[in-house]
Amino acid sequence: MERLPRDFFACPTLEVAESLVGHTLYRSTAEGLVSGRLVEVEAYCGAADPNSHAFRRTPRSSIMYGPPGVLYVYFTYGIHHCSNIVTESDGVAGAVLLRAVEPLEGLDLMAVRRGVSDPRLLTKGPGRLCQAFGLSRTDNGTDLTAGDVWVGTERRVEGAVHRSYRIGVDASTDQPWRFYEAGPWTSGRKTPPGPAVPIG
DNA sequence: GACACGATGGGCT
DNA sequence: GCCCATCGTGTCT
Repeated sequence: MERLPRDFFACPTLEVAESLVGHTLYRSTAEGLVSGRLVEVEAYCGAADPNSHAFRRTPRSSIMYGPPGVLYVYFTYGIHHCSNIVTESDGVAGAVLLRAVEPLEGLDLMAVRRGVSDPRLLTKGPGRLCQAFGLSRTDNGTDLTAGDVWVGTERRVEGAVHRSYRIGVDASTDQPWRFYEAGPWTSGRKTPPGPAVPIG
């Protein structure tokens, strides 16, 4: 399971988001290894994207301006964590939110962390994904090229369920785009309107 | 220091 | 579809 190199993430956020779908996310801890195929991601295009945390630079969002290929994990709604991968070159803000994976390895460990046994409920949604992978703010800043979280080079995107969407383009900023892959393992929440376009 | 609210998920109707 | 839990973060005073 070779890792994606930093160069992969040092690209425009929209490109990274689209090409990330189908790759496998890994997390190895003393508890064991878990992995899952990325089936739903969302692009947040930094300073130009009003939906992005980096639309305004704050202490929390400054990590999005830093080196690509590191984890940006934040806490929301007083309950949940969301994980992102920083994109663009160092100094340019951008990140891809990991919204859902198809669980592949370590389902037992995920089930323990999640407190549910139904595999369909293990990793659908950014909060569930973080819980299943044991990700919290302590993992903020983890380097995907050296840490215990990484993305594999192998990719699997075949199948009729692979789709992408373009929504909410603001003419004044020409942002944002958001990429999803539909299918049985996606979160089913906040599905954007608009045409489905094959990607991959 | 105070306050409003969110890139959510779960439970209930 | 509605409501709620729960608290860090950003913004305003």
